[in-house]
Amino acid sequence: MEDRFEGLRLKNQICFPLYACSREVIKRYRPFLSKLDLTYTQYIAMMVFWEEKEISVKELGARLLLDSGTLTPVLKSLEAKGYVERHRSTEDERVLLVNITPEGEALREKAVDIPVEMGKCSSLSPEEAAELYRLLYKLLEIEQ
Amino acid sequence: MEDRFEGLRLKNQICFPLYACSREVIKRYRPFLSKLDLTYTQYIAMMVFWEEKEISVKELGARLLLDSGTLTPVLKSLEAKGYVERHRSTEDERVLLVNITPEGEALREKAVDIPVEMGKCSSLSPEEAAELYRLLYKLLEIEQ
DNA sequence: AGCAATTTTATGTTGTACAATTAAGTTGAG
DNA sequence: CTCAACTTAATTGTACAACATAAAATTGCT
Repeated sequence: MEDRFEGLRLKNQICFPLYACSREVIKRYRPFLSKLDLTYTQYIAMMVFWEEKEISVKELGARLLLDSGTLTPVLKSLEAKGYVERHRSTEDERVLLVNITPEGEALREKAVDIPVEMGKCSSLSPEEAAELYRLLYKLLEIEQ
Repeated sequence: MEDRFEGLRLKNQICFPLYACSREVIKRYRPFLSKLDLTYTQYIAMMVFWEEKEISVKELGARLLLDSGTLTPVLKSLEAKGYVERHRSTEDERVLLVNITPEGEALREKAVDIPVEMGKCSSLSPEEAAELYRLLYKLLEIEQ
């Protein structure tokens, strides 16, 4: 192995465990989420609706760091399941407002145990999880 | 906000920044990788070939934590670009061996600057990056 | 008022991931 | 020893997510 290729080794990349962890954690959610007939992306969108009640696609995208090309099919799917409603703003027809329905609110009761269950299967101590959280948000910071 | 819903808030999830960071970092690679006509997944596969020269799909999957259903199209694409060759093992016809070509080796020269460039746009100190690396691998540990 | 620039969402296409399937090899009962 | 059952490895088909681009509405400049 020549020195100048050292940087190209998989074990020297931070991106790789990041990518792998992200997929692994989402995979761990799947059995719980499939009971609710939600994908992971739909789940994090619902988390926002449980807090916000009504929000535009643009704002939702800012919260989730997802663009409208990703969110449009997610929101259509959630609407088809009856958890949200989509309607144009009367003040600005470009803006699509999405609000949670009573069915969407009810789903919150079914989801409340998921974070508890997920917490059980982490190999990190609470301190390590907190540090990981801090580092991830710091890494996100400059990437607006 | 009722207390029992606290766990469902987006800001209390570790999965969310993990997912967001993974996508953001891959997005940062894109301009560099598109010059080489590689996707991120193809890139990390090439990293393994630069180290291993020949490897089975199964072994590659173990290295990348990806299953064969994901790898098959990636490897076909790399073969179409001329960077690898795919052939069945004569000892066990179930096994597909993949080896790097001279073109694949040559690509390494073009890729050598990518880790350097990516390192420049991290908001983490070297110590923080090392700690993040450690925590991510620890999180991966129990998820065999 | 009219048009260019900007903002916001949707569409089309590609790539990745999972579930189910196919094909090959191995094991073990008779 | 043979064949059925099981295991292993990769591929196919399908669904979801992400990017690049397009379309629609608004804003602001002249």
